[in-house]
Amino acid sequence: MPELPEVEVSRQGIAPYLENAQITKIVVRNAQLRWPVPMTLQDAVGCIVTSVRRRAKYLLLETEKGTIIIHLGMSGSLRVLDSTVAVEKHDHVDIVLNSGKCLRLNDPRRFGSVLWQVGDVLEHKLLASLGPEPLTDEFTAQRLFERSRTRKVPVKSFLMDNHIVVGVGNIYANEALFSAGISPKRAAGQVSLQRYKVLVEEVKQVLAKAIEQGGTTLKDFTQTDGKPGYFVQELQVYGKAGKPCPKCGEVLQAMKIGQRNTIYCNQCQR
DNA sequence: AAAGACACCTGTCCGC
DNA sequence: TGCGGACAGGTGTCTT
Repeated sequence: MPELPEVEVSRQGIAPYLENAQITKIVVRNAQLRWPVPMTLQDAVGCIVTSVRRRAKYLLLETEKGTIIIHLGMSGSLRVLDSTVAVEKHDHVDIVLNSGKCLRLNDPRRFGSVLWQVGDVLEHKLLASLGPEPLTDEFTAQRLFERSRTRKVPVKSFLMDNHIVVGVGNIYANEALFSAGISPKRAAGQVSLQRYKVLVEEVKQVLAKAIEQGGTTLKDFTQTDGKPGYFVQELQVYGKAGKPCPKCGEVLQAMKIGQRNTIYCNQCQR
């Protein structure tokens, strides 16, 4: 489900309830997520959440003792509820707060994770070698250009590589490449600096706009208040294979790149 | 080192 | 209606 905008929307939704609240209990109903939920997660009980940050698609609930790392995988979602609200199917983890509220993770496919890290959270194995955040000045065309010179992978796969830049998943990779007029099939090393400049701007724009709109709801993503994300209305190509290109009217094509569905206009994207 | 396949798991949708 | 198969927003790991 969630790409960076959906994770950021989740962060913004939960932060006001979590920051400065004390964790009074953690209930793990199913520890078998992408990685087993560690027993040490219970060390967070009694701690006060000092901040709720995001790195890539990881949510970081920081306390004075350590950090709870949450990833939503493909199908995870977070709600803030009164802790008395009845549990539903796939509600795997509750982080109960002294306010009577509770942060509840629901994840049907269980590709998500909940981990506990003591010390500098950015040194966690999963976070240590990530590329720059796309919405910062560290994400530049120059960087893409330099790191791509020897690369033969399709530029779409390159853009989705977390070592290059984080947070660009399948929906927004398709959208940004369409907006930039770059063929997703083109070898990353065959894209000019000038065109990477356009691509970087389009990535920033599509992600920023999606965050503003509350993310993209395809099936089941909801904001933490239960509302859908409205960016789905803005999608140009994702999920629109066979339909006319919004720019030129040609039929949009579909193919697999790196096992992922890829939609593009053969006319507008070169 | 780089590219591609595969794995994890459940729900949904489509064709027969 | 039921069943089999394909597919889905992610990403670490294994194989070439």
